Order: sequence, then structure tokens, then C-alpha cells
Amino acid sequence: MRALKSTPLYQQVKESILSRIADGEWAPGTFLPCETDLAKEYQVSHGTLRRALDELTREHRLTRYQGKGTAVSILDSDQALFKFFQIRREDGASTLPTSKNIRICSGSGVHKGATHEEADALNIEPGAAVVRLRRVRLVDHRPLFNEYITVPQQLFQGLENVPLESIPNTLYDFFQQKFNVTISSAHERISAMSASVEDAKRLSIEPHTPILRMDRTCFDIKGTPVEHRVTHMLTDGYHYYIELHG
Amino acid sequence: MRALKSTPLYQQVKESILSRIADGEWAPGTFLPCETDLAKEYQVSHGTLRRALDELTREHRLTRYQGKGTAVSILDSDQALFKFFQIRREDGASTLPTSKNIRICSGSGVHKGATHEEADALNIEPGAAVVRLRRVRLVDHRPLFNEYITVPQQLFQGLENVPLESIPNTLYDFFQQKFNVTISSAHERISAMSASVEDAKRLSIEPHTPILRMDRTCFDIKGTPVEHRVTHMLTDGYHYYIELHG
DNA sequence: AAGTGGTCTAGACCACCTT
DNA sequence: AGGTGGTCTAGACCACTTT
Repeated sequence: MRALKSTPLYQQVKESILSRIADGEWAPGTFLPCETDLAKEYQVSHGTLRRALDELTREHRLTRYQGKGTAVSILDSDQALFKFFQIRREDGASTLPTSKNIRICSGSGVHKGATHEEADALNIEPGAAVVRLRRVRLVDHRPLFNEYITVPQQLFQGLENVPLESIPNTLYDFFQQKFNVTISSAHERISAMSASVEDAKRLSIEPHTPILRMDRTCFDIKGTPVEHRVTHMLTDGYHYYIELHG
Repeated sequence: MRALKSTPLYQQVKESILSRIADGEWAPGTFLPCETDLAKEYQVSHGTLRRALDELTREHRLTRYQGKGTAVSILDSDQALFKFFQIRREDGASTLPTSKNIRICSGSGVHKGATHEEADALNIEPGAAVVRLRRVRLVDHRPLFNEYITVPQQLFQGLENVPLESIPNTLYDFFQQKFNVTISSAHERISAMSASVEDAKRLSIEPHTPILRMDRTCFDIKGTPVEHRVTHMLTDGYHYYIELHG
């Protein structure tokens, strides 16, 4: 632990703890040894060890409970990643959309596999096997989103056979628990468009009503694209809310 | 500085330094006294003072140069705050919008002062004195945004008399340098709408074309709202791009 | 050589939770 | 009461920049 002089001690300790978490030595939800024990084990001072834990806590990998101990964080991606990224009513109130799943299916080849757009986003070959989920999301019992979700079948074996009623509202938790796919970053492209005939039908609006189109690609911890999602959103009485912090 | 036992010392020091920056005692780009002097002034230990500086550095308020000193950050807000928040072409290339300023004016009272919406966003009284800037922003020489910017006159004394051609493209730099107003956070509401007659004229499109409407409110270091901005954006061949990191 | 920030230590005391 | 994390101190030494 004192070998390299180039990298600071607290950095080395931090990385060691991180790999021990990644290797499963300390599972999410379990408590680490107390600070004095860890300091003894790593042969560093209390302060140095604390600096490592402080940084990991700041990065949400660890959660500390005063008087109790330090635990490995259980990542709640839906809340952590999309916390500053919400649907709100005009009055500013946050909303919690519910889902109505319409169809789930899988396929490969030119007609049923990944389109060029999907292949590009997911970094797979056009025509590769994918699973598609169609759903409508409702806010205050009113249909607001029309969603088209595509994931590579290879990463989600068996997803296509899950009954529609068993697919939960918060997909990313589900992905983590059932398929060990943890969403860690995402990007989104937002533009305005006219409602299609299907949007009109699903969202109970006139065709050509202006709606938002959001194209989202999600990545896992290693940076592999794992989900492509196109959302058509009706912004009548609602809006997309984003917070930025410097 | 030792009065309250409830809030940690480093927190008090941090907030004190923050207000001294906000009050202009240490302008952006200037160096603070060295750590030992500051520790002496605040009657705290080196470590406690460092913790305050560490947090401010992490929040990009200060920038440290080993061997030289600690300086107040020159925030390039357009790059720092809106770094993951850009206009992109369909091919994914980033763009750098330019501006055509149309009108700048100030006023107060029922007709020319803050509207209810502006007053609400800026936390001022309806009818309070404001300065308004109208501009069109161009990407690749094509008008894409129609912008309506409103700021409280009190914070921007003399802004209304600045010649249009002297108002730069990157407003937040300008605000910091000329008015000591540093944008530190923002929120944005995004929705879809039909282009108005004015949008059609300014953006060379048909009325009722679907466009994005973005309502942005910016806040300074202390959390005071300092700018309200409504942008109408044509998303033909371009989109709004957002990155999220867990 | 002098001055600045960066790392690290050893030890003290406080606040909170559990038993 | 005992154990945990949270705060704070005083001092040492290192790395970098300037004079």
C-alpha cells in the first residue's frame, strides 16, 4: 500500500475499496468494517482512510450512518440519475407517471431486428436481435407519453417472455435486479414534432398537435449502451423539467 | 466564528468566504490570501480551513494552483454549467450559436415592468423595473432561436444603455464581468408549442410549425434568481442534447 | 531560498445509535 | 456504557512555482 509515491495514499485506498465492492466482497446494503479497523488493515491513519471513504460517499458508492457504520450504497437509478430530470405540472408539482404496457416482442433480421438507428445507438449490427417494449405512460390518469423501448436481446435474456403485467413502472430498477444491468449514464435528444396518427390515438389528441420527441440512450457502468428509448410526450399542462448545478 | 456549535466550523468558514466573494471583496480571477493567513484570520486550524477551501474548489467556486495560490474561479458558465446541455445537429456535431440582438429596453409599472410570470420567476414584485433583451440566435447562419430575456434592473444598472452591438454572444460571461452577477445554477422547463406569427417571421417558417419552448431561470451563487429567459427553438435538423451522469 | 498548496499523521473530543 | 461516524487541532513533510 505504500509502494507508489506518485499516487496519493487515499487514492490507492479508495481504489482498493472500490474493487473489493466490485468483486462482491462487500455487497450492496452490507456494512464495511469500522473506520479504525479499516485504517489498521490498510496501515494508514484515520484521516487518510476517512478521505477515501469521504470521496466514495460523495460519489454515492457508500452511505454513512452516524453511530451505525458505513454501508455499500444500493443504487436507485430512477431516483439518482433522473432526479433533476422530471415531468412537472404547470404549477410546478412533480408527478409520478404510471405505465400501461401494450406489447413486448423480440426479433432479429432485416424486418424485426435492430433498425439502423437502433443499431447505431446500441452499438450493435443492424438486424441484430433486440427486445422491444411498447407502452403508454399516464400522469394523473391521463395518457401523456407514447414510448418505444429497444434493448439488445443478448443482455436481457428472457425479457421477451415476461408477462406484460409483471413489467414494472420503474424499468431501471427491474433491469438491475433481474438482468444485472445497472444504468449509470444517459443522453437525450429533444426536439419538437407533430403528433402522428398513432400518437393521436394513444394520447387522445388531434393529429399534428405539437409534441416533444425525446430520444434517450442509456449506458451501463462500463459505458456499454443498453437501452434506446423514443418517447413522444404531450406537453399540454405539463412540461419537462431539468435542473442544472454549477 | 466559534459562536454556533450546531453548524460545523468549516461550514461557517466556507459560507463566509462565499459571501466575501459574492460581495466582491475577492473578484473572479484574483487570488485569496494564502491558507495559513486565512486560517489565522478565521482562528481555525490549517485542516479546517482547507476543508472549506476543498469544498469550494470541488464546487468550482475556487481554483487552486499548487505553488501559486488559490484564486476565485472565472466561471465560463456557458461552458461549465451548460456543458452537458447543447444544441446539436442531427449528425451529432456540436454547434456554436451566434446572436443577432434586436432590442434592449427597460421599464417598470403595469405595462413595461415585470409581468406576473417574470415576477414569479425572478422573485420580485409584478411591475418592478426590469431590462428586456430580444435576440435571435443563429446556428450555421440560420435563425433557430427566438429569445426573450428578462433581468431585474436593480442587479444590472446601466445594461439598458449598452449598445446592441456591444452585447456579446455569451451573456453569462458578460454578466459576471460587467455586473458581478455569476450564474451558478439554473432550471429549465421544456414543452412543445406551435410557432407564433413572430416566430414564423423571425425563423422563416410557417406559423403553427411545431417548435420547442424552453423557459429558463438562472440563479446566482446565493440562489437569487437573476435571469428569466424564454426561448422558442426550431428543431428542424437540430435538437437539444442533454447528458446525465450517475 | 522562500512561499504556496498537497498529503499524511496522531490524538482529542463531540454527536449519534445500540445494548 | 461502548461503539460508530463527525469535527477539529497541531505539526510534519512533500511537490510545485516564483524570486
